[in-house]
Amino acid sequence: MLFADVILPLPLPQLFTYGVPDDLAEMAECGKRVIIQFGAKKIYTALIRKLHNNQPSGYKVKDIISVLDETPVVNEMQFKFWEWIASYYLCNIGEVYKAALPSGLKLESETKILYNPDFTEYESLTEKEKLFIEVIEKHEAITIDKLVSLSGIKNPIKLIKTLLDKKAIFAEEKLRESYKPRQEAYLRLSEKIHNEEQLHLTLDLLKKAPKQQQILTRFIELSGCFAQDIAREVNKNELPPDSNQAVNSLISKNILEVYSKEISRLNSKHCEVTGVKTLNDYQLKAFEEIKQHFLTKDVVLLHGVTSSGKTEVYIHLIEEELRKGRQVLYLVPEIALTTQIIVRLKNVFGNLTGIYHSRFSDAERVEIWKNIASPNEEGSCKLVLGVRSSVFLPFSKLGLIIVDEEHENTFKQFDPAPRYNARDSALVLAKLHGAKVLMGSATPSIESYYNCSTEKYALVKITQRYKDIQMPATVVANTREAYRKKQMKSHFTPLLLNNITEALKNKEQIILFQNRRGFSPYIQCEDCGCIPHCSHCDVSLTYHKRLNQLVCHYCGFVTTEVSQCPDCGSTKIKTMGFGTEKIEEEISLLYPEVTVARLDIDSSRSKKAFEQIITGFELHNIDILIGTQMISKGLDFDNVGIVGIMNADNMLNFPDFRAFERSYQLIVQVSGRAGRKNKQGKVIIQTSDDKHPIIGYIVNNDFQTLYYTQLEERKLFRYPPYYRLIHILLRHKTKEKLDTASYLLAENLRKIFGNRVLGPEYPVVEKIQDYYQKNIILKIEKESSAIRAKSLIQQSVGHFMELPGFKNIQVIFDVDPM
DNA sequence: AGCACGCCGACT
DNA sequence: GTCGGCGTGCTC
Repeated sequence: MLFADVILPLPLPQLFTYGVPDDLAEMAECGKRVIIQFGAKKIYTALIRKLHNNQPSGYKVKDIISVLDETPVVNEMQFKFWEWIASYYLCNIGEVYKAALPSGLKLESETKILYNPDFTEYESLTEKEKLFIEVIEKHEAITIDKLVSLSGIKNPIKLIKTLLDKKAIFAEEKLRESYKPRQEAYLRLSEKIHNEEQLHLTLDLLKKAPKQQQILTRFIELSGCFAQDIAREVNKNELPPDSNQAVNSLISKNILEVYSKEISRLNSKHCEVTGVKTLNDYQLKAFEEIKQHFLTKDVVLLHGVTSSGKTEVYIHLIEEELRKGRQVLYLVPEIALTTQIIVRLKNVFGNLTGIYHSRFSDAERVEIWKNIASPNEEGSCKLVLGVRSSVFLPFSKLGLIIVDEEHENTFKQFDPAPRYNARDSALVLAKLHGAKVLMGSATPSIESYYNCSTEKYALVKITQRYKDIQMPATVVANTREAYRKKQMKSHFTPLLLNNITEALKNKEQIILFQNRRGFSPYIQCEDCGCIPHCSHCDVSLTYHKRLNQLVCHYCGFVTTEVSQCPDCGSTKIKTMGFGTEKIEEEISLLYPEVTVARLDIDSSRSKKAFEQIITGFELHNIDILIGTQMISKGLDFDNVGIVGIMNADNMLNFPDFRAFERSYQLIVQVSGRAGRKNKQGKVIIQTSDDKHPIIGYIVNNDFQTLYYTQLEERKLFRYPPYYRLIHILLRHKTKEKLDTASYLLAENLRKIFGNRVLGPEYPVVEKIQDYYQKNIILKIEKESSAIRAKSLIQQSVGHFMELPGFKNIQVIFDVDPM
């Protein structure tokens, strides 16, 4: 008897053993998908991990229902990769499976409710049941979710049960529709027309139907049959759009035949292949250095300043790798901002390029998957440009992985497990394939930079900009001093305002960066001092003036009660602090003749609105652009004289252990937008503390020192080999409980991590308090604060673990291969 | 994850 | 006395 250990798409730690019936034994193979029943009725698509002959004892095995694949969809290398992800990111293999396979390949059963037409005792039902039955009767088969939304009944399970008992309804498990290849209609001549003579005869017969005659002639032209050229297939869509009726008549007259053919959804358009561009001196130097390093090291970090032409260096490396017949994965943080890269890659590599991201339909993703799984076929993708999830594609012989904008946190998945970082996972994936990794960034992450300093990675630098545009000059404007001297005009220092005025005079554009949306981050009652907070998240509500709403930026809670204090009823409400909306208003007042636009999530909810603002700025129709960090990514402008950082303090004081690093990265990125062809751009950083060391490092572009000091801070949290304990959330109020919890926490952690956890008698409480003061550990005292903390962590670390048996302790890890 | 089983508070 | 809350445990 043959048994199969399968992976289920569920968060369960172990594999499950199913029996393989004799008639499926030949089909069964590791890496193929199977349909199985799990529990009383659920049906899932599982994945065979292992086949063996060991009869399990202690329980009765169920049999596999069917095998779905002809050939395995997952290879051994991928399984190894999944297993690494599961162990490193503390999740179950089933969760990795769920994340890795496109949903088109994972059918899942759904319970559908059907009405029993033979049911007669309708009158014996209660009102609630009658209502329920009516909804069910209207639909042939309805899902429970839909039933809830249509009937408005909150707890349907009980009702369904009683109705099932009364035999008024049936329940049925149905597999949801899965991937179907796209079929298109093609035409061919009927067999009775096998030579030219008969064709002419047929055409003559059609004299009375000129339209049909015309269509048939067109078809003959297109297909090239009876001509010297090689005959080709004709898609029905190639004929004129109004020809449908004529075609149908031709079919019914047995002249034409229709047949369907599977069509790939991947773009089959032929694009202009222009080949690689020649590299300039420093690009070439970087290119040669990278190749040299790859001889001895597996990972190279390319630190190239903004617009230094890194992409062209990548393209040359990709070209070489493809020529060796190996696959290349090009990871980008977000696909939306990479249209130029896609165009560039398609120009060089044509249809070898595949694109993979979540906005593709399921069917398209399945096709990319299948395409990559069979790399030897003609027209298959050898190069994939994709977002983080593309590390899961079924590569078989990767030669190179490029991780562009390596520092970006979008490489990390936060919400559903596996909470993996695609950049770090890519290193492991490369190791499995014996491939090289090139990471690129203008502002490398501290981890990667550190790995270069310890020579784990090699470092290659490009310090000049493409086309020799000068790096911008950075100056600091002290807001506190300007306030004291009463020189401030609303939130602008004289230095910034003078520069804006000057730039406007020179017909230059201006970018103002304020990393906070809305009008003001909080409002306050002038009588009682009350600040409205979100009842769910314990954070102050942000005032949005245009909508006249108070919005919670953590959970999205909205209220329109803005003019009256919720505590004392006073109407004297002050707006405090400032966001992009307020800057926009103030600038419009200061420069009424100037066109101002704002770019943040609120102003660009739709893709169209976003593009409108961007093109408006590119075409110089907008003079001043105010934005949040949205303006820092993927945009290239050519006429920006001034970049103003409105409130650097706001970033530096963000309660995140990566705040300094983030501030540096954001400021460098936004600054990169400054500069015109023959003129140096200028960056003005407004801060209340111009002696802040980090500001100093940023102004002098001394990121080495910045990173070094940050590293010293972070070393505290390094637990070899991999796990760094960053946050401990303790929701206990009393000291005794906190102590007990800390002790138990330590004991529990030791069970998982062994002696990597600090010693048994270690003063957890003191340590926590120490870290807490440094804003690195969050201590949670109120349940409502937990949501806020979660949100903060998601932005910084994003790796949670609930300790079994300890509901009020949550441990958050940051896992990175430092 | 789903689902069943089981044990205590607020309603006919 | 029941309905319904969610805590616990199991699924090959």
